[in-house]
Amino acid sequence: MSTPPTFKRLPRAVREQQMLDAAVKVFSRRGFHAASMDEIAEDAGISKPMVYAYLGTKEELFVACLHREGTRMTQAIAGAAAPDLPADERLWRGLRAFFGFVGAHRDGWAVLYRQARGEQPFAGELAGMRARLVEVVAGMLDHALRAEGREVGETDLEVVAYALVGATESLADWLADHPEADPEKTATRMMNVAWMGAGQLIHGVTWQPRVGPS
Amino acid sequence: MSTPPTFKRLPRAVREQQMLDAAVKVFSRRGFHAASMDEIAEDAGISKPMVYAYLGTKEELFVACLHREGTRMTQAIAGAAAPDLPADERLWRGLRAFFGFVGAHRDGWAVLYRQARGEQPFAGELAGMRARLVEVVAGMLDHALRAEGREVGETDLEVVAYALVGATESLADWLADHPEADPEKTATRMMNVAWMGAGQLIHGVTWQPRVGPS
DNA sequence: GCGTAACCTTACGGGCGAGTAGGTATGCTC
DNA sequence: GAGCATACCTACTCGCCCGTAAGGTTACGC
Repeated sequence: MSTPPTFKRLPRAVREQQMLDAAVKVFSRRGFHAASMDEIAEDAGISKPMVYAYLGTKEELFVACLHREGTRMTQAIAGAAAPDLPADERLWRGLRAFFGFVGAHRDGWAVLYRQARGEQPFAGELAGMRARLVEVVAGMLDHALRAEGREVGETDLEVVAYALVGATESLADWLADHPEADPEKTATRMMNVAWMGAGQLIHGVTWQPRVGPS
Repeated sequence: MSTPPTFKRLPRAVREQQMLDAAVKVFSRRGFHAASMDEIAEDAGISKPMVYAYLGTKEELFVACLHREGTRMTQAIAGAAAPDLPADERLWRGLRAFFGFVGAHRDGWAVLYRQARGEQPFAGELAGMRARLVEVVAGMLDHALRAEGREVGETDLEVVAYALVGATESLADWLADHPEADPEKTATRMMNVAWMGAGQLIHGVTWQPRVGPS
C-alpha cells in the first residue's frame, strides 16, 4: 500500500541466505525428516518452488546448510590458533573459539550437527569435517611430541585426537542444551579434562590460562 | 510339505525377540526413517500385522530396541565395576566392559545409538540413559575427591563427567567404524586420555593397568 | 515503451509406507 | 472333539509431503 514493505523482489544471493537461515532453523527444530519444505519456504517468506529453483532438493538443501555452518565454524577456529604457539596454548585458543562459536549459534549449529550424525546421506559429509578436525588435533599432538623427542604410532595419535574431538562435541551439545551456561567457562573445563586428565584433577592439579593480554 | 520347517508357530516371547533382532538390524543399517516396517517384518520372518500386534507402532518398536540394548549394556558395565575399588581401577573396568560390549555388538548397538541422537522422540529416552551414566561417573569422581579431602562444585563435576562420557561414546563410534580394531586396546587408549590427559601423554607419562589376575 | 530475463506464485501429481480390517489355521483344555 | 484363545496372513486405505508444471509480475536494457 503506502510503503512497499519487505515484500520486495530481492536478488538471488539475498534470498539464498534467507532460505538457508530458515532451513537451519527448521532443520534444527524438527530434525531432517520431520522438517517440511513447505515450512522452510514459509519461514523464509517465500514459496516452495523458489527453494527448489535456488537450492535444489531437500537433501541438497541440508548439505548446503551443513557446508555454510561448517565453513563458518572452521574459519572461526582457524583464525584463533596460530601454529607457532605451544601446544596447550593452541589447544586453549582453539577450544575457546569453538565454544564461543557454538555459544553464539546454540540452536543453529549444534542441533544441526546432531541431526547429521544419524542420517546416512550426510554421515559422510560430516565425517569429512570431523576427519579434518581430528587431523589438525593429531598434527598438533604430533608436533608437540616431536618437540619432546618422542614419537607415537599414527593410530594412537588418531585415537587420542578422536577422543578429544568427541569430548569437545559432547560438551558443545551440553552447551547447546544449557542456555545459561558460559561458553568461556565451558572451554576452560574442557581444557582441564583434555590437558590434565581426571587423575590430575582429582589431586587438585588444574590447568590455568596464562594471564595477560589474551 | 515333508518336514514342517522353521515356519512353526512360536510363542509370543520368542517372536518378540526375533522381531527385536530384526528391528535392531534394519534400523542400524537404514536409519530410523529409511527403515520400513515391511522390511523389518520380512527380516524377522513374519508378517507386518504381527509386529504391530506385539510391539506396537514404529516409534514404540524403536524405543523397545533402545531399551533392550541399553539394558544389556548397562548390565554389562554394572557387573564390572565394583564400588569399593580405587577410582582409576573402577574407571578402567567400566571402560573395558563398555568397549567389550560395543565391540561385540558393533553394527547393532553403536549405530542404533547414533540414530537416536538426532530424532526428537528418542532424544529424551537417550538423554535419560546418558544422564544415568554421567551421574555414575560424577559420583565416582566425587567419591575420589572426598577421599582426597577436596570438594568441587556440582556443575564442574557434571561437566567433566559429561566430557568423559562424550569422549567414550566417540571412541565407541570409532570402534564401530573400524571392524579390525581391538576393543581392549581402545579401552586402554581411552583410559589414558581420560585419566592422564594430553599434557601428560605428551611427556610420556601413561596409565598402565595393574598387572596380575584381572 | 517494448522485449526479455529473472523473480515469484498457485495448484497439483504421485509415490511411499504406516497402520488396519477381516479372516484363517493351529494348538490347548477338558 | 467342541470350544476358545492365540498365532498368523493377505490385501487394502489413506495421509503426508517431495517435487513440478504452467503461468503471472516486476525490473532493466536500449
